[in-house]
Amino acid sequence: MDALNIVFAGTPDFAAGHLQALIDSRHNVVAVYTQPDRPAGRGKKLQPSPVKKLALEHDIEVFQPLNFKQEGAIEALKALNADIMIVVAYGLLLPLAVLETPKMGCLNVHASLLPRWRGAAPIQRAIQAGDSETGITIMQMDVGLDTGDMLSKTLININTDETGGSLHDRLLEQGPSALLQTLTLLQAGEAKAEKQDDALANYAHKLSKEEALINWSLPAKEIELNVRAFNPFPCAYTLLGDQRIKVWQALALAEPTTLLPGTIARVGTDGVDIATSSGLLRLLNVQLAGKKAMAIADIVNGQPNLFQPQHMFASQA
RNA sequence: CGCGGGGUGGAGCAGUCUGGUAGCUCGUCGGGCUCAUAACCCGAAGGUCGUUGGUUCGAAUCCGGCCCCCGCAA
Repeated sequence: MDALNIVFAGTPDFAAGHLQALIDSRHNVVAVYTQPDRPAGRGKKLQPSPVKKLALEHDIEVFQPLNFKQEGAIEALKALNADIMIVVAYGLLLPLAVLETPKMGCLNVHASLLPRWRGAAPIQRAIQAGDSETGITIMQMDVGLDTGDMLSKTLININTDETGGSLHDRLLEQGPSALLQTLTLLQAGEAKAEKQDDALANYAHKLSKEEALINWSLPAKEIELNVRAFNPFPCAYTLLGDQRIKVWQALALAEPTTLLPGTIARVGTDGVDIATSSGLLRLLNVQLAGKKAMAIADIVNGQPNLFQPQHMFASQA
């Protein structure tokens, strides 16, 4: 079967994983689109996206338009004369003119079972909502936001200790092979398109740092889901006095409590239990400003005065 | 030059301001107690104090260079 000339569009690690698979495949990646370099990290120097880094390592031409309304952007894409464009977490909505440019249109790899969790953060929102399964959907893009006809779906279970990071990694094991299979089916003319049922759709809004501040007035189970969904980014955190404490791992306990939400109920080397509106949340692994993440036992051993029963975590700055 | 915290036995910390025999809570190893134990008691091993120059009679501690880790911000 012929090799396709592919234009790839994507930005973060999840996209880079798919780009790598395409580079390793029989197809040709003729160019890559990714978000412009942004100031990031300490020293706020301009940082290339993971996709750009990978593309440069393989001497693939990189385009970084702010958007496709920019003068010459469509013409530049046309000039690449691609068979197909593959989009994975690119971060830009593509206008019709772009979608129609490649001969076979644009394909998108999305990390959820559409139409559930359309949008920016499908992996984390699925965990946060307590879903028991999610997956990878590959669709033929149209002008809507993740509304295209579906060509392939891969299911994956969400484990009870799943984190945003672990689920991201597991989905990344599935996405690339599903993508390559779909390409093969398309070339063979055997791909079947299924319309999305808009009635079942919901949206996975972008993750913000504000929502990562733990609200102790929620039930313990919900807080645990947030902690897991937001690990490793933006990472749930709470406030103890003027200290900011990231919570990497926590477990909801069914044990009831009458303490005010946010109150430290118990301190031990096996965990620090915090009162919520319903049940206790056991902190297992946290990170203090300037420190690395560490098990609660390490903090209790090394800084026995940091956590004391009856002290309270704040839900607001 | 974005702001800031930190690198001390295997882990987490104190000691640095006010230089002068390296300490704490754990872990590990050995022994004891116990029907037994993750519990308790006794004992032991284990550290060129990130690195490199300098000041000093003497530096973990004061001064300079370098390396590394991390929080905020983006």
